[in-house]
This record gives sequence, C-alpha cells and structure tokens, in this order.
Amino acid sequence: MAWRKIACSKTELDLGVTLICGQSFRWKETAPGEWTGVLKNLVWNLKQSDDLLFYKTLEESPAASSDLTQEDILKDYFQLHVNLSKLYEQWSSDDPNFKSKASSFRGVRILRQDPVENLFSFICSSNNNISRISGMVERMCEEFGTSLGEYEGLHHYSFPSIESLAKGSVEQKLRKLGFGYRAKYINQSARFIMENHSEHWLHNLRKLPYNEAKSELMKLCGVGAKVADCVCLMSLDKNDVVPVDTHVWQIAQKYLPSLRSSKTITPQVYNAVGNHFRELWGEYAGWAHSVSLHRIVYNF
DNA sequence: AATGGACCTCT
DNA sequence: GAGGTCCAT
Repeated sequence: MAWRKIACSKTELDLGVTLICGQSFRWKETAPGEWTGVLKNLVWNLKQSDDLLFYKTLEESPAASSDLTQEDILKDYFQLHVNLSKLYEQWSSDDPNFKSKASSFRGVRILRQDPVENLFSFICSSNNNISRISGMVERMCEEFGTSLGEYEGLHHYSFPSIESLAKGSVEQKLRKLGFGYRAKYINQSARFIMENHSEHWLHNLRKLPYNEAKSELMKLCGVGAKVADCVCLMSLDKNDVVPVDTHVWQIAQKYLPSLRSSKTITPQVYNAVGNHFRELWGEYAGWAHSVSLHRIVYNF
C-alpha cells in the first residue's frame, strides 16, 4: 500500500520525540525514521519529512470504524489543529527558563490518546521506567487484546477491552507477565469500572470539568494524583494540567522555596506545584510541561 | 494533613 | 533506589 501524506511541518510535530517520550508506549521505530503502532484498531506506519507527515495502514479502515477518514484519525491523534509554534512563542515570552532551556526542542506535542489505553498503561507506570512499561503493555495486549495481523514479521494486537481486563484470572496472568503489584491494580480498576459504570464511562469523562474527572479517576485502585493527571492531560482534553512527578517537584523547588521544607509530595505540595506551572504557562501548560520536562531535555 | 514503610521487578 | 500508590499512624 502506498504512503499517503498530510501537510505538517517538523516544527509542529517531531514524530520521533512525540511517539516515544513516555505518553504512549506502543510505538516502535521499525526502520530509521519510521514508526509502527496501533491506533483505532489499525496498524499504522508513520514517517515524516520537513513539511509532510506520511502514513499508511496495514488494512483499510474497517467499515465498522466509521465515518472518520484515516487522515481525520491522525489529525485528531496529533491534535494538529493546535498551533504549536504559536504556543512555543507564548511560553518563551512568559518563561525565560523555557526560552533558554526548552524552546529549541521543537515539535513535541501531547497526543490525544484513547482513555482506556492511557489509563491502564499509566497504572503500570508507578516506580517504573519507559522501557519496562513498554514491554508490560505489549505483553498485556498480546495476552488480552485481539490480533490485528502481522506486519513485517511483527504481530499486532488491539488494546484490551476493560471487560477483558476485569475477568477473574487476570491478576494472576499479569503477575506471570511481570507486572508485580500493578497486576492487582489493573484487574481491580477494570472490575470497578465494569461494575459501577460501563466500557464507555472513561470516554465520557471528557465532558466533565477537570476536578470532577480527576476525582472520579482517583476512585480507581492504583490511580493517585499523578496518574489521574496524566489521563486528564493525555486523553481527557485537559490541556492545562501538569502532572507532578518527583522530577517536576525537584525543579519546582527552585522556584518555590516554600516547598523545600516538605519531605515528600503531599497533596498540598502537589497542588501548589501544579498550580505554579499552570499559572506560568497558561491554557496549554500541560503541553509546555511535556516539552520541558522530558527527561533528557530540561537540566536546570 | 503529613510521614514512613511496603510493594514487584529491574537497574 | 526507582517518573507512584496504598495503608497505617
């Protein structure tokens, strides 16, 4: 199948960074400058030039998956309607640190992910690192997802349904797959959602204001403030949310000396840090956070 | 409301 | 000890 293309500047989207920086854990660089992953139950291949985004899929969109064209699916996933260059200008003028340390890392965007994949992937993220999380998510999809076919020797699977993660045997199976104590969190959260809500409940949280969506998420086992914020930002359209991890906290302490007295991230500290960056960076603060705080990048 | 320890597995 | 959460003080 031939490559198709969308006009898209590399300064608006840097595929390599955006796909593997710890938002989604399912994209692989299958050839230099070429990434393969699953989106909307299709296997995609992506690459880019300075001003074009190229894509192809293993199959045409199944009829069931609707009126969205593949171009629409990608535009939505990468949120291409958001003018990133303009945001970089705003963050640079509002924050000298952003300007000097982060503004040259162009094209880092927040993906608009599926809330189910986003939630269950991030339940895996506690005390963990990107490469191990990626392996865990892959094994979870292989075990509980459905096959989407083979592409260049690699098998691909859908992300498991909540229903499939709610079954009784899931915790034990996940433990065998190396999930450790997170196995229970995943199974219990899935079960809680199926018993109290439905498969679509997570999607519908998009309609709620940030605070309500967050507190709903935090009722789930294994979902604290940080994971809930990641889900709000990365799949529930809460663009101004800044998830506070230990790294963000360390940096914030340099700007908010009052926080230094605290030994750990208490709820109060958590909110103070989040609010600080939200006020500093504005409506798309969570996006600025993804640019500045991606490990390698920000070294104050 | 804040603190300390435990939790799986891997580095 | 780790990009976090839970549970007990």
